[in-house]
Amino acid sequence: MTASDLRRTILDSAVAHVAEHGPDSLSFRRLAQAAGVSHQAPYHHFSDRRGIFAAIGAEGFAMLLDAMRGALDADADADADDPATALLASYVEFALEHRGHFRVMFRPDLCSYDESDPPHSGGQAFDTLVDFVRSDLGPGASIDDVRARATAMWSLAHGLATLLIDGPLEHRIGPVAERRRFIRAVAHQSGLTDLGRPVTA
Amino acid sequence: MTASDLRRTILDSAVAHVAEHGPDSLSFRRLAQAAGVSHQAPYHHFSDRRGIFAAIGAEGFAMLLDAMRGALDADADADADDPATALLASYVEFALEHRGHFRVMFRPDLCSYDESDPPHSGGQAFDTLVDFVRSDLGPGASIDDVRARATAMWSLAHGLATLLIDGPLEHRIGPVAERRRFIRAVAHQSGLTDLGRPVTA
DNA sequence: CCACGCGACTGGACAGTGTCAACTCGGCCC
DNA sequence: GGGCCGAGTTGACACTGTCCAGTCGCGTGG
Repeated sequence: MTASDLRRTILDSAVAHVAEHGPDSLSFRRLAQAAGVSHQAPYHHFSDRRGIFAAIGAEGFAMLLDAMRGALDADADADADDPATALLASYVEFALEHRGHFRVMFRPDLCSYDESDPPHSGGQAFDTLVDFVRSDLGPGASIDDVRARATAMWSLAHGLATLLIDGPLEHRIGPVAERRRFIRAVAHQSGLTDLGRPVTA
Repeated sequence: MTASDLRRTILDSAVAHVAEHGPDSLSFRRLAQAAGVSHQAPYHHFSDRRGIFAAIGAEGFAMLLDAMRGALDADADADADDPATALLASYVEFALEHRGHFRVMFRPDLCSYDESDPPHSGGQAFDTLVDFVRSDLGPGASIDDVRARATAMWSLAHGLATLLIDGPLEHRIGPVAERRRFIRAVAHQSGLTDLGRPVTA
């Protein structure tokens, strides 16, 4: 086991636990025990118990940013969604596939990311969305409309993701194919996926 | 102190703590100490630590149901929102005003409500939303459209609420008046507040 | 009147947890 | 070789949730 391999091992183990049981029951000591080291070894890689969650959150935001950019870049595909639908779906599907990360990312009591740290991937992800909305609405749109519409898109995706993961919706939608269709139906019903309606207040 | 007054005291204290510091740092023993009783007294009113969260969650869903029904009933007012906007806003404003409850309600690891218990207020709240969407879309709408649109409304409200409470949005919107306007601007940007766009797939 | 049960509550104990502190050990650079 | 530093160890401490056995007051049936 090379140096800082333990860090990766513990991180993966923590993510798996969070995905299955949630963050609260995660035990620092049990992680160490599972990795076969003493109960203090993780402290050389994470300052705190919260340090683990901070690492998971940062990793998760980086992955989310990748997923969103990938969704926007893949629009050349033949049977692709329109960009807005692709963006929304990428968010929700990322959350479903990486719920171990997602459950931590928006829990500031666990992983507090300070906004003063500009290159944070979470901010970049939101900027990606804002840029898309701005170019989608065209130059005539006011900054308030852009901001409100970007927030609406983020809210829709975020709400659907959390309701599917932790809420009472999950067991109502079946396998992956059905799930993909349901996500797109919800996005379509939201009125945020195309520009068929006026946007100025 | 009359009987089961301790229960109310502990519940209020717990809600206040959750609203300020989140659920995880809530200490059963500290609640008892703050109430001036022994560390075992709460066990006579709550089976578990999770029992407290279950009580908070159930209370919260009942309050949410009240708020949503109130929003739909108040449409006779002069300067009122349209019903869909009122419904969305009532959800978000409930979450902001009662974040101590809201933070617990959608955490099944803390407060698991089994769907087999039909009179649960959470199910009734969702049913209220579905009924509204059905009557809003009219009899021609398919059940899939109704389900998808209701989910979209719930997702938008839920996502905006959680992003405002726990996410990076809160400090960007100012006092209550501004906040009210922002919530409505976000709702308006979606196509969920009026019927100006086609709904069939 | 009195024993009885029972609900509300107390105190002690136990395992498990996060974290501080001191210590050991191997490799690396000057 | 001497010193340093990262990685890991053991030990201790306060705190937590929870199990268990009690104590106290009060209403009720004999």
